Amino acid sequence: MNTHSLRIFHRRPTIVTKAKSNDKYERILEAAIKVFAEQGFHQATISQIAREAGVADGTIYLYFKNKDDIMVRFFDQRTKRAFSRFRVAVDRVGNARDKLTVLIRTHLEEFQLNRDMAVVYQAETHRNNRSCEQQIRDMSKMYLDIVSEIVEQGQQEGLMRKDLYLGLVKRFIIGAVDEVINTWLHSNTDYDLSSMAEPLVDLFLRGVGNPEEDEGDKDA
Amino acid sequence: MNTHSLRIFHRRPTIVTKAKSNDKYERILEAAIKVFAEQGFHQATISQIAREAGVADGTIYLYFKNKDDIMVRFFDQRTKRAFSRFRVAVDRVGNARDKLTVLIRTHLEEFQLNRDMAVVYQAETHRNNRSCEQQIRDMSKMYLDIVSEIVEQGQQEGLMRKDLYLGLVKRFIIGAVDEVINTWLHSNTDYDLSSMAEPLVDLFLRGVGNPEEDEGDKDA
Amino acid sequence: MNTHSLRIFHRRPTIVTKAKSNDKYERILEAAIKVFAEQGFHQATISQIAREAGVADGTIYLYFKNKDDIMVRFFDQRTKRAFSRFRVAVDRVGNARDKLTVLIRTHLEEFQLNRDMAVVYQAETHRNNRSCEQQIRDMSKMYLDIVSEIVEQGQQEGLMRKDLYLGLVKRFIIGAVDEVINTWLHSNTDYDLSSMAEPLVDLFLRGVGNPEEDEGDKDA
Amino acid sequence: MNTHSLRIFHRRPTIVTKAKSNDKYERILEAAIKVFAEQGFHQATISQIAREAGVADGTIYLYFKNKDDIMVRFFDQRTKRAFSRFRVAVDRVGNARDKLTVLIRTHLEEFQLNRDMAVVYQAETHRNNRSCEQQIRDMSKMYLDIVSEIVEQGQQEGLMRKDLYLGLVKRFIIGAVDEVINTWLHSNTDYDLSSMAEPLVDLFLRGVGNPEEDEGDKDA
DNA sequence: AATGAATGAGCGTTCATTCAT
DNA sequence: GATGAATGAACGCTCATTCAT
Repeated sequence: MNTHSLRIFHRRPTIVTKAKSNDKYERILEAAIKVFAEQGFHQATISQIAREAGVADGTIYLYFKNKDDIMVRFFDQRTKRAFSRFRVAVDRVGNARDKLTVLIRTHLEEFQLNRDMAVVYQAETHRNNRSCEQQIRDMSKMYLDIVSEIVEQGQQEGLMRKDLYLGLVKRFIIGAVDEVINTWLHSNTDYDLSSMAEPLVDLFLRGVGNPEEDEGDKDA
Repeated sequence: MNTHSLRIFHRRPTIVTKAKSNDKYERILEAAIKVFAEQGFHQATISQIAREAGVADGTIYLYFKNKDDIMVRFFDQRTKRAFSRFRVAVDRVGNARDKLTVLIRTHLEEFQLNRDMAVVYQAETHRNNRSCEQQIRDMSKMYLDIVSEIVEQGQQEGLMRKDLYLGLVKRFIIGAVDEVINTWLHSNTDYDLSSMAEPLVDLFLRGVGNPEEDEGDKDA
Repeated sequence: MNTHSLRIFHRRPTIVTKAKSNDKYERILEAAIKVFAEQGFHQATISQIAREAGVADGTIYLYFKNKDDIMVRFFDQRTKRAFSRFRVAVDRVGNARDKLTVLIRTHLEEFQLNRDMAVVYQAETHRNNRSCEQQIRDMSKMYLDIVSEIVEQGQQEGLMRKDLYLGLVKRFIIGAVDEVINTWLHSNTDYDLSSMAEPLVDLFLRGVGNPEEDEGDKDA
Repeated sequence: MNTHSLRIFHRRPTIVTKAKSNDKYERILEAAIKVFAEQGFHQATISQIAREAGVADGTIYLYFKNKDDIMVRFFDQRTKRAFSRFRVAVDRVGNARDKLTVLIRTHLEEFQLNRDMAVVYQAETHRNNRSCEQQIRDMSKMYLDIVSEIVEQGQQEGLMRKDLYLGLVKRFIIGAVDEVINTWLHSNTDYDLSSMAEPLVDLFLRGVGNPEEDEGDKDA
């Protein structure tokens, strides 16, 4: 799959399946993510990325159309790869609660493991970015679809309320997870991010409200 | 207050209370926010901002130290102004549930009313931004302090559970609100954002879980 | 004389003889020399000069055509004034040796007393400066004329050799004096410059050669 | 040696020994000196230099850190090269008089041959120039050391008087030479500069005084 | 006369991209 | 394929000069 998408960038349409070239492609992408994370997309220069990857500036243009394209490929491959792992992880467990827990734990683990990816992801998904717009939309959809499925299953299993506005629930969940990651990224202490999964799920399911309390005021 | 902070940008500190000069400062800031929202900070050029504000390029430097400084002032004044309105609104109502509802509704209203501000705010708070770091931290704290107070009051009033990890609850709430705003910003349809306040509060308090359900599995 | 030359700069040809305006003109010129000395002509800004003079930027243009013109007036008035003092001083003494000594001592004294003027003078006379070219030429001529007279008188008096190439002698003298001033300007210690007058005159008259020595080799 | 100093300007330190790159560095430096001579350092623009050198504006920054750096390299290489030639020339002859004559003739020849260098040198050594200060000081010292040696040797050989204040003698000599060059630079006629060497040495050694004259008045 | 806010031309510098080797 | 020197468009910023008040 990489090979396929790689091919279209070579000026001369040569099939490049050799491990060596693939390596260089990956090295550049890896380097780019690191530099983007450190400097931000605009501050990052092709020269920095090339130096980090151990290649010449010009070499980058053999594997990527231009600077924007590096970002596009990052979403196309790295984050998409991460998100498909969520799918796999969720499919491995049965009930809705476990699925939700696994989704969030995998999400946190994946982002904790790839801090640079996390930084870039957070920055790029929160600004108007013409070139990656579709990629981000696609990925967002992947994630939201999983959440939808879980919620629907949860409702069938009786775990979750029926009177939910699904669209809002999705944002409610992803937003909280994002913010937990964002806080972790901007914090100076390096606490364990994935341990937040269970407490978060608890909050999602039970809210902060006291169930003993008469909730009548809500409907009043 | 604006007049005060304006003064420091004049080469020689002259008291400028005339509406005219103040106007120009505000016009430039307004224009900058608009251009930042459309193009992103780095893509935006001083020329674009000047054109949008109807002034010469050089004029901007009579009111702002440099491009970064425009962003700093944006946070220092516009977003801080918005956030202090949250405080006022929250203080006007009595119980914790009302306070939470009012906080979130005001937040959504304010951002809905100032779409450009919202876009810039979202973008800048999610990237490593050396020059505004302190501003963002300050503002984040203002918001989180309000949430903390509400949660603590809610616990005393018996509205909220006692077994809450406050730090996480704050992120849980602000994250969801942020995501709701973010989705609104990136959506093409212009639905009413502030109407999301009550449903969100409901989710915060009750979660998505079904209270009928035996929650024993949670502790298992 | 100042009043006369001042007048031509006023846009509306009003006779300005009031001490007040004259003051302002002088204050600006004084300020400019100070700033030019500290920063160099190009690094100096009109704003700096205005601040130093305690006037508004625009006011400078009521008294000077433009930035270059300040330099022109500096030469026209300040250095010319200094050089005319040399003339007066020289005329006060009788024989060539005394005249030479007095010329050089006055020169050193004048420049020691007006360090800023000295700095600006040194810088501007050693670069191609289109706008002041004529001024510099005129002043150089004034100085060289005095030297010429002294040398000619010295030859008549038998103090000086007859076989001198006058053009070279002038450069020989002015060059050495200039260099002594230049070294003083660039040195960090603030030694007494005018005390160099007599030793210099001694060098000019006797050279560094040993008169005991058979000078035959020179003609060989 | 040039190659060595050249290297440090390349982003990644690559050994550039090819004549081509060296050429470009030299071409830019040459062009810069020409433009500096014509316009002065501040009036000169990078674009003019680039055009004169036949390269793009950006290319200059592959070889020089910034505009100031061009000036620094000019002193570091061109004038230092010239001054080291003085040393070589002086060392080739034996007695003090010959050494002095050779020093001054070489000096005049070198500056006559490199008029642009001479113009830039005169301008920059007579203004406060932060970036080149050390270079100028170093070079000045080189020159003054040679003069010192010659004078000391001259004293031992009996050519020169013993009662000399060496510090002043150095300024006396270098000042006169400088002024001769300066006059040549500003004159419109292109007379032979180096022919001034012998007459100057004669003035240095014998002064303008008439040795027949009773010098008693000097001490009186 | 005096002011100083406003102007906008102009410059140094950066950096994504190209292309000859 | 790989290189990296070369390019030149583009941008942030400065500052001499103007002019309405």
